[in-house]
Amino acid sequence: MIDLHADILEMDEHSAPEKQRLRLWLRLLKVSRYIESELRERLRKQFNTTLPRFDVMAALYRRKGGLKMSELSAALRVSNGNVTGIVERLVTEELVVREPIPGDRRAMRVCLTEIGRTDFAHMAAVHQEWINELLAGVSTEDAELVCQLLDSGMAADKNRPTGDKDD
Amino acid sequence: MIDLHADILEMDEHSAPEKQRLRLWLRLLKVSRYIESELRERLRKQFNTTLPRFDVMAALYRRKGGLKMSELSAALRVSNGNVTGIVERLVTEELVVREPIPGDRRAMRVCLTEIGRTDFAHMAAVHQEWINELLAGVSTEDAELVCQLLDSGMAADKNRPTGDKDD
DNA sequence: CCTATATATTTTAAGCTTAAACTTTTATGC
DNA sequence: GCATAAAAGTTTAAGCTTAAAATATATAGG
Repeated sequence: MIDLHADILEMDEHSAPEKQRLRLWLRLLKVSRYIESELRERLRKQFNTTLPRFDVMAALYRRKGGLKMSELSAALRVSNGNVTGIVERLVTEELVVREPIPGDRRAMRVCLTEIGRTDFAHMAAVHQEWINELLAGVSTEDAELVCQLLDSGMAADKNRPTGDKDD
Repeated sequence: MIDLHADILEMDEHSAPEKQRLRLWLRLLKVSRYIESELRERLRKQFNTTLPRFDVMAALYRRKGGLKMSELSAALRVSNGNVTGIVERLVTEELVVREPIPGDRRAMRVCLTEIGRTDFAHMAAVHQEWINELLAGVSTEDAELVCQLLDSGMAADKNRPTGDKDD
């Protein structure tokens, strides 16, 4: 008869593991939503672009050979149809090109244009400064520590056997 | 769209503070996106609902008196127009009611219906189990520690003086 | 009272996102 | 060769999200 109704009540420092993990989740959600919304707003105002476009360009940036549509959606872990739309808009902005692949008439290869590469390199540098600013309250040591704790904590989940070292 | 820029910038264990914070950000993003997508999928399959609807119901659940539309959008930190649409759908599902406020003909008060309260209580319990499962790799102590580190690190940013624990 | 401003909410336009259905092309089994 | 399955992409329908514009009401100042 101790703490039945515990979940309706306030969670304190000594609550059960489920409560503590729920707290952690709410905290993670809050921080990431805050940073994400800052990034979206800054990308929009300063570069007239969006986070999804930025993400697609980032994925293409380090594979100079380009990526197939399906490789792109796998790399970003979003649906195929999603990438179709984003790439379409990037094509009209001439930041990206989509060309057929010789051996396979189903597939398309997507690459950054020269303008796309230049634009992205610039944005990526500024982006890193933004993150540094937004997380300035976290010391380098703490950042390292949190990375490790989350890393080990999530390692068991849905491991994607992509083998990509850049995950 | 997780970890894209990871190796644009060759980060190693001993990199500069900006790199370490970028690493932290990419890690936070990855974890929260993973959990969020799990939650979305489970909410859809098991309760035929969505995360935004769940969030709205959660906000209403602990204020039995209900909330004005603007209070709701402030609590969830989303735009006004956003809440309009979600509440509309919840109304058609009869999980929520929207009634005029006596003194002010501009404002509306939103409340959970009886069905809404019952449904949400059930979902919330399952939701907590899901979080506990998804974060099972993180010990209670580590969860506590990460909460603290992120809390102090973000305290300076856009502080909302709401004092709400469930922000 | 009248005008200006602020507040509460909805509407609109554009884009993101997914699951599911669909089209086309390639690979496989007999 | 032919049927069938698998793979690559696109399309579609539904919903989420935001910023900006629009609507309606409330509040203040003169």
